[in-house]
Amino acid sequence: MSSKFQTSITNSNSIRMIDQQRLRQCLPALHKDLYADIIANATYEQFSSGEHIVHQGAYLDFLPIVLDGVIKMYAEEDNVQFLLYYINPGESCIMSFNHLFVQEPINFSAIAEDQTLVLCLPMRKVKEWFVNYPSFSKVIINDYQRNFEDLLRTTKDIICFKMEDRLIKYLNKKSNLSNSNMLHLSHQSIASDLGTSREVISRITKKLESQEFLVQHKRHIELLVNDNRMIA
Amino acid sequence: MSSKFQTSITNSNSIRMIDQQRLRQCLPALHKDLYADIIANATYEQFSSGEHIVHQGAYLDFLPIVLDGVIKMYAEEDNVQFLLYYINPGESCIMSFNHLFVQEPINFSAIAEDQTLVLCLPMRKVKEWFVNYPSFSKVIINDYQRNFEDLLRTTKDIICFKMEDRLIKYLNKKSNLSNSNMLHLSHQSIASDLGTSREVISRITKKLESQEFLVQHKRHIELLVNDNRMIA
DNA sequence: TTAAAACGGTGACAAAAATCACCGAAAGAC
DNA sequence: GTCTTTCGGTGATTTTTGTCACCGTTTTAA
Repeated sequence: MSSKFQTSITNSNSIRMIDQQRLRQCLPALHKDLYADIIANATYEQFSSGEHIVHQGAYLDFLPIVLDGVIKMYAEEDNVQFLLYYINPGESCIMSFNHLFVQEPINFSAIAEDQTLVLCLPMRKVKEWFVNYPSFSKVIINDYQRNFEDLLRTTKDIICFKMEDRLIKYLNKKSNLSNSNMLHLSHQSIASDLGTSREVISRITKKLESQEFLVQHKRHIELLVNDNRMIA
Repeated sequence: MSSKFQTSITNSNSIRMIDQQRLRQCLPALHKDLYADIIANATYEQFSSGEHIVHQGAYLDFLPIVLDGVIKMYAEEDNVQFLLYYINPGESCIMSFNHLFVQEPINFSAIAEDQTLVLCLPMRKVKEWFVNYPSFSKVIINDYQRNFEDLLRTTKDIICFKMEDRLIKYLNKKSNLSNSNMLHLSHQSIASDLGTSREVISRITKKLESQEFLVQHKRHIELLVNDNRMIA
């Protein structure tokens, strides 16, 4: 992952102040001294929709925090890849934090779901802040908890529900994420997120269409019912 | 969960010293002042093999750390329950730590796999130590990381491998845990750990027996090959 | 010792999912 | 425009898993 720009460090003061405002919005609970320190040490990365952020097997030396947009975390195994969970603004990618103390290749991948702005905190500093600022370590722990519960939720879904129910849930979640019931998704990408094959998705969407749960248009899916059969 | 005994607090000094030794063995990386503080504030709980420790939906106000034995963590959903991962000596149950800042019912259950001794740290103190002792927060973070990766591993296995492979892996892991290739497991308990039904396990074990991967005796299973087809 | 519960074996069948093999339509590249 | 790629539809088949039904054995509890 290359540093694309570091405007916040080299730019005019006004830009910096805007950044600090945004930072405070995204991470409101930090100690007041910490914001300036973060801005002085962090870099920014902008990713366009669909762009890869990190790949399984890579080594990380920074902690990413989403400022704007959404990051999709997914795992790969045996040529099958599947969605784990999303990272929203104000949340850090905790699986990277994992590697603060132990330098190991990561066992997941990340992709920008939308246009996404990421704050990258250098590990050296993260270590320092984690020890010196309880407000910072609380944020980290919070993110750990959230990620953990998301992953647990995903695991439960996979083991307990059949593909049809998982698809419904998936579509509803996508709809909530984008705040729209018009979803620009290909059957292939859905299949990949759910760890199955395109044919399976095509068949189920057809069935759901006949049940008037959704309508399939040219290159997108329109949800008709947003909470029906939505489990949790 | 009721307090069964608190010997370390009320007992003679010698017992206390033994406990401190054991504590140092299990958690070697803590700040030296912390051991006495922990012993002064913790309670102990002894669980016999198979005994329930906590149940999904309960509220916790302590952080359990395994001193001896093994705790099995599992999830329940729709009458299906399945194994998430194990907690070994020196490790804390991080999903409980989750509830330090947010008081919510837990969404998992725990059971003593063997005779198990658990150190229970009161949440009030955990909060304090977490802020004041970086060595303590490092342990917490480490446990988070380990649990997270275990869960991720479990998730990947469920989505990528069919039951036969998961069973082989499960048996191998059990064998490693108990340091024996004689496994005292009923088909029912295996089925429950893997989130499937007994018949499925019976069928697969029969198949594996014909492949000379294992031999089934009266109430236990003997593994013949310990690393064959063992994935990761 | 007797009754009840747990255990495991197995056939038959149903449901769910994966896989293969096509096909035409639409979108994007050039 | 034309060519190529992606997309989606669909039948046929197999594999995998889940479910039901029933039975005899072993273990446990009363």
